[in-house]
Amino acid sequence: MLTQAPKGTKDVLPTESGRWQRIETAMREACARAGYREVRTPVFEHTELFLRGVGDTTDIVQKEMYTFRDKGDRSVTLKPEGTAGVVRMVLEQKLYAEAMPLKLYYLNCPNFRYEKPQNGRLREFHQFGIEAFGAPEATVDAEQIALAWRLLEGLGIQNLTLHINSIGCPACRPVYHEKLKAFLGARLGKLCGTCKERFERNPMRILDCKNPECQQEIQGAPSILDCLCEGCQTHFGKLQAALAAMGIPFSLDPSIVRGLDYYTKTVFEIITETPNGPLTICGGGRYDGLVEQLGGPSLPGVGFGMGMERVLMVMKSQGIAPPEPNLVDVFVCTLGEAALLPGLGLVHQLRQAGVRADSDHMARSLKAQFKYADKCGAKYVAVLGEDELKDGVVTLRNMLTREERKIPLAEVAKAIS
RNA sequence: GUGGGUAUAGUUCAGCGGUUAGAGCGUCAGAUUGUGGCUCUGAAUGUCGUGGGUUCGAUUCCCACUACCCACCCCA
Repeated sequence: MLTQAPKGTKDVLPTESGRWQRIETAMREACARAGYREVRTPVFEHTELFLRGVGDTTDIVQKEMYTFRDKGDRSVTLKPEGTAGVVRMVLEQKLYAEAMPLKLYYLNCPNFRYEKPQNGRLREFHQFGIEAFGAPEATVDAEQIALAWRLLEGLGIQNLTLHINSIGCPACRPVYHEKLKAFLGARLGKLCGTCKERFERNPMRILDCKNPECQQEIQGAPSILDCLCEGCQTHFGKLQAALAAMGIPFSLDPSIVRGLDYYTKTVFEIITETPNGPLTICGGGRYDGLVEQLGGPSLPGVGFGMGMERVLMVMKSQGIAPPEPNLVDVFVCTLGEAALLPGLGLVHQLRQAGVRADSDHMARSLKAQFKYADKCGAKYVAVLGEDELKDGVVTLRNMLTREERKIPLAEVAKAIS
């Protein structure tokens, strides 16, 4: 127990951190190119924020949150998703007074959900996400989708599909709900237990049910797309036109409903194939009512979340190679007691000069030191033994060409550049 | 929350109701007393997940617990 990480958590090992850094760099660069700036919000927030923000009928809030009382008897919750915290920050810091649209991103943001872990699902997982506030236009939605799409594509991920849908707004969704309930009402008896519960509170989620019997009953259900009000219809049309203009392939998927209450109009998911079936690696949409609902001004917003672990998992399963380790440029081999400190001095001097340098601290055999240097991907090995010490030089070996030269101690950095 | 599977060396996995539990890879060392990758030789490392039961005897069979994996649910 003591030596075991808590259920649903994962260590990032030294052999894996290179992969993380690679996708982090790609994400930062994609955001920088599109004018998004990084923000960081606390790991926990007042529980109330998620009850109101994420929605208290959602599974996330009802059964998955890490909620506890702190020593001051405040109810706090480890954030289960990224958007609510960012919206809170925008309100508290009055960022809505800045130039619009306000474009923000977060990276490696830890999220917590108390679920049963399985393939691609952890209790602590990390998200990359972006949010844009203040612009109601569908081109912003499209821009974000394009950012996510090109990012994943750029990482070399294959088999991506983009599914988009519109779930309407407070004006047209109730109309659709009534139509849907009229349709489902007659079949209520045949639906599964969860769907029966959803019927009153959130009938659209029934469309998302994976139960084959429910799927059977859902056949022929009215589509939200036929019930959109004029505004939502226009918005959805513009989204599609904008995606087409950017060359992003998409498919309309009325079953994309999303499990968070705050979405309006655009919802989307980017799905990839894994050996275990399809997996959503990015999901998001528009939330025009959320800021106001949390007590702020009427401020439209749109964003997505991308699961970092899922991106890495998919890359690994698709055989996308990790970056080369290549830990050192020069490895300094010392021979004998007398060479130890001069060797350490040389390593230090090289590091000061910006060279990645390392040496053996254990006075091991030259052979062992060479082997270690090789494992570290050293391009050069500098040997410092009795003979070299006498002349104030090192024997510098190019590990690729096996060529060796005597180089004065002070000129090693120059010799390898 | 529901259902299925697994747990043996650092790791991937064999194995068997009976003396001293094995292999590949990795690690370390030697062959080469100052030179890496390849090869050969050798060495170290295990409360056989934890607790109970059956048995003369359990790592092996049974039960519980825990963890991991997988599916449902849900989602990133």
